[in-house]
Amino acid sequence: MDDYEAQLRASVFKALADPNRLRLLSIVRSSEGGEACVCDLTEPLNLGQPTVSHHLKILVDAGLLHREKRGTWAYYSMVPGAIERTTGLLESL
Amino acid sequence: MDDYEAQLRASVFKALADPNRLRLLSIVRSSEGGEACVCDLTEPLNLGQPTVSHHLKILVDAGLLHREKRGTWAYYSMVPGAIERTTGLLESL
DNA sequence: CACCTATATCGATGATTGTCAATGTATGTG
DNA sequence: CACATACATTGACAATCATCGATATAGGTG
Repeated sequence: MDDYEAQLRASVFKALADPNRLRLLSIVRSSEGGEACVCDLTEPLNLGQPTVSHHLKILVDAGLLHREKRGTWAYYSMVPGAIERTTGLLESL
Repeated sequence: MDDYEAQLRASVFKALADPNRLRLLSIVRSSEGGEACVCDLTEPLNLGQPTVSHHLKILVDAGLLHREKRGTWAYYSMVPGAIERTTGLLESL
């Protein structure tokens, strides 16, 4: 594996390397409709809204979460196949 | 997922969240005999020996690598089932 | 014992990161 | 328009981390 490929894969695991981000993914995935807005996520994590938005951005940038704005709300949902794609990064090490 | 479980899982992904550590796993896994010593690993990564030892320790602490000392050398190999266990951490999010 | 080699540990340093308070932006409502 | 709400962005700070040079440890060899 060359350095470029290693950095690419590491960037995904970096997004997963925080307990609060793992909890965000878990909550989004188990939410009804498979989506949740920021206001639903601040309270269970006991974090401020800017911090939650920051974590969500990292997960979106990593290709794990999808962001869709409807009205005033921003709804986050899992990117289809993201988990499988990530496990593939491990299995093909 | 509670905070404790999230921290436990995040600690594994933290070990994977570095390109050089991913390359270490890749090299160890593809080495003949499934093991490699530190001296085989410093050159392909272009890192100093203390830095490589440091990364290896992190991978051992995460339960991904196994360390076996034979003579002056320390041989590192994948922990059997470690990859599968880690992908399980993702699939059960 | 003295010496060399392989590896681990320590201390320091620059870079990255998680968090918060404050502020900005955009959408909806009266 | 004025105001409230939901969210994003900015700036700052403390904590963590990756890396290196120096040093310690431990095993092998003469």
